[in-house]
Amino acid sequence: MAFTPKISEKTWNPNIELEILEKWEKEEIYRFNRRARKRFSIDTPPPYPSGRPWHIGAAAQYSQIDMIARTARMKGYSTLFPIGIDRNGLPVEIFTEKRYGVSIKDVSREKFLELCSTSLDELETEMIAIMKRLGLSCDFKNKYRTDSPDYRAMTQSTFIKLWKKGLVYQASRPNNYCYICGTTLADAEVEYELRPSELVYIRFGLEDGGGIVIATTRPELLGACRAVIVNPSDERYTALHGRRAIVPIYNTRVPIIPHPSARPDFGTGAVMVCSYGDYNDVRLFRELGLEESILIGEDGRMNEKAGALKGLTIHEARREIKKILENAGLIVKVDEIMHNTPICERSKTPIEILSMPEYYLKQLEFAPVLSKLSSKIRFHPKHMRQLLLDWISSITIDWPLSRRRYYATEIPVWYCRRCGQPYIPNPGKYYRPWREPPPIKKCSGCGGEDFIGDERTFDTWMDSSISALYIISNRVDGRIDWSLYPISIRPQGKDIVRTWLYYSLLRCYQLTGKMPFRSVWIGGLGLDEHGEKMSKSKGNVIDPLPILEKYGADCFRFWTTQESNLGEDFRISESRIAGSGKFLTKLWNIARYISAFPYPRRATLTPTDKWILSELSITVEKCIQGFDELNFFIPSTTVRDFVWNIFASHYLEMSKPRAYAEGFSASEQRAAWYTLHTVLKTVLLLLAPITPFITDRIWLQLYGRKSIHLSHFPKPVWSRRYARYTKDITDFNSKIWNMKKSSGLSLRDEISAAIPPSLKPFEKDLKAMHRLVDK
RNA sequence: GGGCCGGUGGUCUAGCCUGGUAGGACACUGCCCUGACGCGGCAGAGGUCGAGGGUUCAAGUCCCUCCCGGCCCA
Repeated sequence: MAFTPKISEKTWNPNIELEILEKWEKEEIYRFNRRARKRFSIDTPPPYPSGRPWHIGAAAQYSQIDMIARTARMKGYSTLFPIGIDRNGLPVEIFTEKRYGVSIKDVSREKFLELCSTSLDELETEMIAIMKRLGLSCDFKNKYRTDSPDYRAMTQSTFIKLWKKGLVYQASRPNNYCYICGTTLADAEVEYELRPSELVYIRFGLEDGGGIVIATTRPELLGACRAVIVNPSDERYTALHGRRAIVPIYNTRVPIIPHPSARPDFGTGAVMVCSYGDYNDVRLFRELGLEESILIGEDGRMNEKAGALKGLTIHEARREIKKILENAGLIVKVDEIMHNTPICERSKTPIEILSMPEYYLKQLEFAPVLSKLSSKIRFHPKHMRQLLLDWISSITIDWPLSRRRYYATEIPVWYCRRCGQPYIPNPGKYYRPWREPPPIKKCSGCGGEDFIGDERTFDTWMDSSISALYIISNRVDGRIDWSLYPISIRPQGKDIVRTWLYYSLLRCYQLTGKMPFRSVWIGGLGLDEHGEKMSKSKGNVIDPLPILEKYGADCFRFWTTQESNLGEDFRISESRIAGSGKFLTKLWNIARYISAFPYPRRATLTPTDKWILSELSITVEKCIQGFDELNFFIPSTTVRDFVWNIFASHYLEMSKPRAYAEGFSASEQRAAWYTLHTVLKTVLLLLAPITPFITDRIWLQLYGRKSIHLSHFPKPVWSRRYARYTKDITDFNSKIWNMKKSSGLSLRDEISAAIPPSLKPFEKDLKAMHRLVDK
């Protein structure tokens, strides 16, 4: 009897993936059934198309998020797996200005928004193409955009609701300001970087004679100095407590106050307090009740209060004031130091602290309840919860919501021109106050009939923080399907725990009184092959598209699961991606071999069959545990090890003579066939969420008319009794292989060797496999 | 200064919770047409498990101190 494999190709060809993709799309196998009894929902991160190419680490992360969806389906859940694109925000404005060589200052707001939208469309198209090529099983047909009128209407509606609840207020208070971006920033948008700075020692006079030397990195703010502080325990200055110092150049008189935040070991131990050099200044102004004086304008230049420095940039002003002081002989010395500088996460410009009227959302009072409720959310992996808790406990100010930007959701507020009374419209529509008429005719306060719309926009996290509500709402009427709330899982990167995750919890809690997620899954960051963050400026970015074309999505997906444990950062290198693809070839060829044999419905198993099935049970159980934890590293490495190092190397070889019925009965042969197919079929099911293409291809050729992705996970139903033989079997096989090798025999040659008594049950297979002859 | 994560052969990583011969992958060396796979098979070389101390019959694993790297916060 000749056996020809049903699978003829010798290697897995990744181009077949394109065919398979079409088939999946046509058959709509991933459709979500709202009425299913078991439902699972995923708040997929809407990626931001900030430029080309899409980050390969993001592609890896979305592959894993897809595995979450596929895992849920294989556990029998109908799965809501939406996909959206986050399109609001500053980066596209910068991209557009560069790309079209325009500035928002010289084109109309309408025109500028249109150009931004066009840029986004292009970037989005490429991103979606990559997602599809990865085999993501999300609902592309219902793709959403955070800049669509219905999404923005929802953002505005939620704002209006919170306004009515009294959670929004307007206040003018010191805030992070980036004069390059021209906008106020939330704490979450500020980064810290160690930068070189000059610590300038300046001599101040004292009202009643004598002097004191203070050290500062911000000499240009001298004119805003309202106090000098010294540490109460610093004996050098005890005599000066309560006396007044004279600020040089500006000649203002300021008190010398003992305060614990002055560090005796920094500079001279005497610090000038000015509005505002850093957050400690803000705190001190509030605490000491000092009157602020802001010297820096919104354009990043010194204003008239800065006197001689007026009109200069901060940089120029710093140089200029040093010169002036120098000439006056007031500089004692200048130290070069490294200073941890707060910078804008987008423009990398040092943050200035200015006072401007902004809208705030109350968040400080929610910190305790958010911390408490966060402990009920299941985190994958567990330790990531701490990241969130740390952030919640470190928040010091309410959330400034308003931004002076353009491509974002408008703040839906109009003001009476006469008395300034604010008016908000009814929720439900998308409003653009900068170009639309107000929602009222007459001011109820002063009777004025002239109104002006707010020109500002929201922080973009206002939009993305309600994705959990948007994905379960009806696009037409905005009605939310509360039976799907909370969402089963929020998957995301660990870099946006303090933003997307935190803001989502805050906002959804404020709106619903409940946490929006049952669980949170945090993936690690994709770094370059040396372990450094990928960035365009470093030039170490890898374009995912050529990789996918060359190796295929399954190879890429399998690699992501092999590379690191859940939550760990992973390094990306093409050679390692290529290397992990070898497993697919191995799997393909195992399937090719097995495909030559029929799959009998039942069989009388031999000990060898029972042994591999014992190992299979163990493998299944380990994998299912890994899938339960949504840690794909576990099933991936477990299956790989089992398939390659046990099933292929040992069982396949042990059962070969039997599968070909050389010296074996028909029943024994059938048992081998049955076992080979059972193992392969089970392995395919375990790999299906990870490598959906190759598994579906083999499945359809051998086992089913319907896609493997409509099947469920296998159960470890086989007795594990025989697993205790594994070590003896593999050791024995290695021993014989070694003996043949060292005596120059081919593996096909006969050899005389005794089978250890412990392996008696496997004697017949082992003898045939190694061609053992009795001594 | 604080938090989290990590430090295991040249490279990447498992094992650490629940102590008991350090496992795998890539790269390297040698051999092999072996009934699916040379993108293969078999064999092999290569490790003071960051450092020091402690607990223990026994520590990569538990405890303490320190050092280094990454990320986040102040």
